[in-house]
Amino acid sequence: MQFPPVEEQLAVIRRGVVDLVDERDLKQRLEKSRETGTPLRVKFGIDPSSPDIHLGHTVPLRKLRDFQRLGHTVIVLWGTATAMVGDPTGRNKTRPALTREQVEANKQTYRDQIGAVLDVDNIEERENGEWFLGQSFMDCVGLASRYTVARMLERDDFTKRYRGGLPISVHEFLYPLLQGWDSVELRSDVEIGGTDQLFNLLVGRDLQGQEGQVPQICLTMPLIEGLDGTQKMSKSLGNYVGVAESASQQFQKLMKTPNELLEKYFTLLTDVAAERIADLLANPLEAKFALAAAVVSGYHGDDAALAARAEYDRVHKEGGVPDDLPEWRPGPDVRRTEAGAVALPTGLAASKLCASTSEARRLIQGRGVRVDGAVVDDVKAEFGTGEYVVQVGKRKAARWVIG
RNA sequence: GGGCGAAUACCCAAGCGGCCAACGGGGUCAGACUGUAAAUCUGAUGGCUCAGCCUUCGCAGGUUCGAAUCCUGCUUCGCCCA
Repeated sequence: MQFPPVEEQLAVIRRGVVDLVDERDLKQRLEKSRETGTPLRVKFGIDPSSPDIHLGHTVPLRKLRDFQRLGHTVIVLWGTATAMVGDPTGRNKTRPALTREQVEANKQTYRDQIGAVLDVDNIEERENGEWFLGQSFMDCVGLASRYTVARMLERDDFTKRYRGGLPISVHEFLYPLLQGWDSVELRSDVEIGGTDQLFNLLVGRDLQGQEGQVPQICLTMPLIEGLDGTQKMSKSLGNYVGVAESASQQFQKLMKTPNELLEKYFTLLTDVAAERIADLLANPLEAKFALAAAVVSGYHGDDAALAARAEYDRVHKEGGVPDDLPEWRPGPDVRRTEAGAVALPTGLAASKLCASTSEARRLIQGRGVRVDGAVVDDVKAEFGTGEYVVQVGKRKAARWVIG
């Protein structure tokens, strides 16, 4: 195995990183790895609890890919055991206990999706169920005895919750220990996580030390804000760009990126060089197009990115209609007028362009509905046999074929 | 184990016998404006065969001409004492 020079590797690794504990240590290890031709073992844990991944998840994944490209070994650790505990980090929502089958199914979905970033044929996959599921309660007590409450409370969100009088369940203390023990089992050299994971990563470091291993290097990546510009990107907040979404969808969404977030997105979501980013930022609009193009081509290829851009221009600048106009034909259950025509609100609801006929009426009255390019603001409008291009706002449209 | 308080639409949060499909804010959606976005302004925001009708205010009953508002039981959550 031939590794690039250490300084070169460090330059790649540093990009976008928040915490690196610590860099000197990492440097030494890279040197040793290069001398001995031994790749570093880089660990990343995934809780197979929610199935779809978005750009926020790709931030640490991209860092793993950096390591992979440098020739190191990426270990994806499926938290099959920890998924049942639930990571207490952040909001303390209770997670539903997952069944074995759900976990398996989610794992498969995840594997497909992270394949868009990582070379999944070249990773080491492990599950922490391998060592945890067979353990007894007494083993658990033993593990718990390795850490003190005071040290646990060092964790930021524990501190805050404790001071704020918010509940902290005892089992939440176990989560960092389990995650840390994974590092011992895997003999990891480096562990990557989001900034909210720093504490957990450091526990791994301690436990490895206690076990006589060389403690892992902890590297954290930023959590990125979503398209609303303030809150963490997440599916439940609806401010995300999904990895599995179509090129057009991704492109459209990325064009909604708030200006302030452009630099961050470029750094963390694309390979665009730092100097180039600085140039691009001089013109926010061009930068946004470049960002969308770079991200989309990463997941769908250059051609798809170009097509997505062309479509965006047509839809948003020229008021045209999208390429992939879904076609809708009224089924037998769709109410007709005496003349056999379809009333506009009825059709809008039936074709799913609006959530309900009431919503359809409101939009019609608010001048948000166009048929064949012309605004229709009459809720009584009806359409007989023929084809119509019906648009709701800028984003939703369908071709109605009424027979 | 004992005491107290709360449960309202996507979220927060008013309302405390009729004027309530329910104030206000957030979010969301649409429109205007901007070659993007942001900001700003306007409107909308339970459903329907829509100038009217139907179903909502934790759940189940009850009182009343009439309840989100009063009573009873239940469930859940929070706080306090032990």
